Amino acid sequence: MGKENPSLQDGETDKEGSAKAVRGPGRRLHGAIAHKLGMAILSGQYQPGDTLSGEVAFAEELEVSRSAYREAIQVLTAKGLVESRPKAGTRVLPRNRWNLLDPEVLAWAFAGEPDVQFVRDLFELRAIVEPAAARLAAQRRDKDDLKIMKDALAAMRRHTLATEAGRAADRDFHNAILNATRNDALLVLTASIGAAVNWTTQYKQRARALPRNPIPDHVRVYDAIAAGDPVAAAEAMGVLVDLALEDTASAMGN
Amino acid sequence: MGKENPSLQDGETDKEGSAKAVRGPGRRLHGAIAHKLGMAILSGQYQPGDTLSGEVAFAEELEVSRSAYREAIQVLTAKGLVESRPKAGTRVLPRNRWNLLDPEVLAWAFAGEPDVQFVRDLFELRAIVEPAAARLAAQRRDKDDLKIMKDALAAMRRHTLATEAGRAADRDFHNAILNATRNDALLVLTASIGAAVNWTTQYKQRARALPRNPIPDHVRVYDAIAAGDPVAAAEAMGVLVDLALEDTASAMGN
DNA sequence: ATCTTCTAATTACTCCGACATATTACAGGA
DNA sequence: TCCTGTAATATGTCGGAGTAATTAGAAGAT
Repeated sequence: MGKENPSLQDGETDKEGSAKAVRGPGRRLHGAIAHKLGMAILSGQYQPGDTLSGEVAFAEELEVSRSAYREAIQVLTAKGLVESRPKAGTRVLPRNRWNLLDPEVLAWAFAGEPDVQFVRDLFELRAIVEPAAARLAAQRRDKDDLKIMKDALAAMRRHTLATEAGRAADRDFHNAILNATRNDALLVLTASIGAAVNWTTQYKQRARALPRNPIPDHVRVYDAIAAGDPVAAAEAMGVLVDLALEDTASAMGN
Repeated sequence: MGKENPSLQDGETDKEGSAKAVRGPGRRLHGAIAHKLGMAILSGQYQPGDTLSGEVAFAEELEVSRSAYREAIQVLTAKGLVESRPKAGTRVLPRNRWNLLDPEVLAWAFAGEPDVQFVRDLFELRAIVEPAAARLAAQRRDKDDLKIMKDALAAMRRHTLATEAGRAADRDFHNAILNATRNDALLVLTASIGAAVNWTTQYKQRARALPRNPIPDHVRVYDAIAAGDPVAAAEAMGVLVDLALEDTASAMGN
């Protein structure tokens, strides 16, 4: 099973010079348009209620065909960002209609300067969900789950979190916990949020030293899950989330 | 292989009658295709890894233009259900790539016979999130929030939950709680799940009597939030979720 | 003879632009 | 104030050219 991240790894901060959306490798043209528009909406460049320029005009402005533009609009519509009706044009929907937990929307939100309030909301949600996930994992894990966690933990120790391999091991560890909950809804929710949030911390983190060694805290989570102790697992995971929050908060200069 | 009726209109009317009653967003053609395919995938009619018939063949089979089919595929792609690559065709992605929390995907999942395990997962998630939401609401609500909740409660009492007006009031009540959390991520998550799940209960519920009068339990939640008591609010909401779970479980014959 | 590697053709998606249709916001008249 | 007509705009359709990836076949090496 390829557990590949959605490709949120081309920091294409295309200047306003060319209206063309840069199309990365493997990214389709309409995907690039959707990416561009999605980021513009998420970054607050369009206010809810704003109506985008007409279809033909916009497509011409972006130097693409109407088909590509329309397919991009379909993507945004599917994610609840816009709605288009004849004569009225394509309007940006109010924020509460947005599909904020969609992985791509999350990626767009974090691509620019993420809204501080929104990051706070997400961490609040993580603080609610992830300890509960650890609790369930402690009750339901089997030997295979524990082995995967243990291996990931060892890999985290070998490489540090400063390396990509180390961060991959970190993801594997958390994914193993989510898998052990035997709850798909929980899995997709936490995985989406985690991917987006960790991406920012990684992005901002380059120059800064890690606040403290996170390995012992991970070990505590593992031990509690291995021991089948739900309460301790939840508590240990809560510490981990708090740690990530501090980390991100300081990275965002708050 | 027979010709199929292209009009797969279901009685979808707007869910929030609050705003200026936008006459049902007359489902577009590609929307109908996406609906049809999405339901087929969610109902397990296509296994992950299955490759759909070619674009031209499928579009011809459905008696629609390739453009309409393609835009439908874009919607499904945006929701992580399928992936299409040149030469390889359009393949159904593994379940863990699906955007299970997308409102439309949830609706598709519940349109047919919803998977029992998935329903269980969703209720587990609700049992985690909703009490926490009530807790936050108890800490952050202001007078306006309380007034909206109180009015909704009164409306619930006036009409019963057997009427559409009563269920609308129920939704208003829960939405007011979510608004009071001041957390958009929490709001969209819970609203999506709640809408899908409550829709099924409503669907299955017609002939069956309600297991017990739910009003007092709602009042308990309101009182705790009004009193600013986070712990009591969380506990009372937990009771409400359990009640909904029993309700749904018995409706699904479990 | 079997395996490996490279090339080429097939195939299906991707993008395009033009045309026809349906819907609706808006304005002007009853 | 209400109604009705019109223009503006999105939606649906079509066929074709372009592009990329899989597959199969050919050539070479062991």
